[in-house]
Amino acid sequence: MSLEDKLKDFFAMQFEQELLDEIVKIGEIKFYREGEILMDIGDNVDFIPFLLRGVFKVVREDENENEIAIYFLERGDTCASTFVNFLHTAKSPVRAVAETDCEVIMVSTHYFDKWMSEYKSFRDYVIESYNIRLNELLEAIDSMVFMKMNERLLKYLQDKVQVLRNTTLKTTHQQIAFDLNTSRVVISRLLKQLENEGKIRIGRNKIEVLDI
DNA sequence: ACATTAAGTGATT
DNA sequence: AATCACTTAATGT
Repeated sequence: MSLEDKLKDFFAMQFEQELLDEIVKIGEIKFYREGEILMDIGDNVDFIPFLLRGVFKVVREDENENEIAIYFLERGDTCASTFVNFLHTAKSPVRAVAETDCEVIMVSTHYFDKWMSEYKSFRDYVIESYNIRLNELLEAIDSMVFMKMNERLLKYLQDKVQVLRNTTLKTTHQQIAFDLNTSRVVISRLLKQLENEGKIRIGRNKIEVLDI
């Protein structure tokens, strides 16, 4: 599939033909393997990533390396905080790590201004993107503040199943514990509980989610 | 066979 | 829900 087709297929927003042409001409395709970092906390951001294929996990971390997964990015998404960074020339407040192998098209922030004023579809896309991220952020706050760990865990598993489009997750209890910023022991016990409730099935390095 | 890593468990706070 | 201390199970070399 050509790059242009991918852009058309995966991005909900209908970009104008001229904008598509520019993205195709200027953009640089990059591939990330599972586990690789697209952008780390503190990095200067001078590009806008458009996600063509794969899933990124966006993670926040404090100075003691306590981390918490905030949300996942799917194809058609972009890292909205990139826009903030661009406008204020700041450093990335989050880390984006490839959850699967990914294909991304990078565009220098240099073109951002121009596209914002020239293309309505781009403006809409940016605003829409901001909106979605904001909502996901609120959801993340809600789940952290109001939900108990067992509910958070189930939500985490279901979210992951949804973005990965695969009901069998390949992960470890420890990794989940990192993402939810809790301990492995707690996750192991809660997973066992979910299994007893018939909502999941546990295997080594693998969890099958039955209750979607 | 041995070391390493993942997961399970009881007790305590 | 977190932590500790320990066991058991699976996997790699």
